Amino acid sequence: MLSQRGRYALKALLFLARREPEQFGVAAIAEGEQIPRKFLEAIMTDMRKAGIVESTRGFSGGHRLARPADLITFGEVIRITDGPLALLPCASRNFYKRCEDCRDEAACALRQVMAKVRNEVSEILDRTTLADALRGVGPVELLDERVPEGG
Amino acid sequence: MLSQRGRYALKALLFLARREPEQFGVAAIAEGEQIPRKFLEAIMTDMRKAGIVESTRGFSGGHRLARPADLITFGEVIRITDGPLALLPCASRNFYKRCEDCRDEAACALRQVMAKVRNEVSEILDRTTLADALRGVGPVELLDERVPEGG
DNA sequence: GAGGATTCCTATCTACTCACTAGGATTTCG
DNA sequence: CGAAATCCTAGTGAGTAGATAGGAATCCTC
Repeated sequence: MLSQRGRYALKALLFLARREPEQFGVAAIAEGEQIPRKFLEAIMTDMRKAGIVESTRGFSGGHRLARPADLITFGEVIRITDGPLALLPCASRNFYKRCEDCRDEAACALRQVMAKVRNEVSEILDRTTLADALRGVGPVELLDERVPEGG
Repeated sequence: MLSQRGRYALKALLFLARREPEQFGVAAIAEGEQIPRKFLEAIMTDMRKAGIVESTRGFSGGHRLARPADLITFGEVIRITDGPLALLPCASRNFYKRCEDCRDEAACALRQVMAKVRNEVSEILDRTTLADALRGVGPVELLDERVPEGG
């Protein structure tokens, strides 16, 4: 699961993307997206350090996207807030780390499955931009009721 | 990322699947898969309660799969150890929960993307069984070196 | 029925992370 | 100068992860 931090980050960035290229203070975003103000402040600092947003201080300061919304992917943001997309370190590219207790990584059945998952997840999250999300993702089987199996 | 618990659980189950339908004590599995003994004991208790393994006590007791390895999926195991596969509660089927701060769930851009991810992940993990994993997953772009982008 | 090997149950511990808050320094504009 | 904003440093409380300990219950062999 994504952390609250990650979810808030994406919501805030979508807020900015929707109003591109305008600039907004943390208070405005926090109110618009129902995010605790001080927490969002910390999150926006991370986004700035990672080059996702640009900030100006002082009176009428605020944050805006550092790049057009179609050049910011979900994958990039999530890696900043939550780390690897992969389910195991040994199946990650950006955060690769071998498992201490693994005897033969190349033959590891677990790793092969997890690598497959990582590839699919990355295929979506690294290709979907903020702009895409605002346009709508296209036909997705959306889940409006609780159903047994699958989630 | 998967918890250590989840990773150990899958490793232990693959150990049993490889030697189906034999039965093994925690000590043997722990040694074979480099898992802390007492921790594995707790994990196997979860697996038993969930109906994944059957256990017999006493001298020459141990654990074995409660079903053939081709009827146990990765998804089922991971949900026991780590909860939802989905990245957001509102995009999960088995663990659905709405986001408190969400104003219009149906229109939520975030949820649509996350639902798509969940569908893909579930497509793999709920279809891949322990037996599949032992056979090898087929052609997967495996990641033997650290590469920028994608993980 | 004694003894050893095993699972099972309950309890506890330490370290860490998450989610959030507080308070104030700094910058900018009017 | 003063209001409004970001920025910085800290800290807090709750929860969880990853184990470990100790012993009760169970079962087989002899």
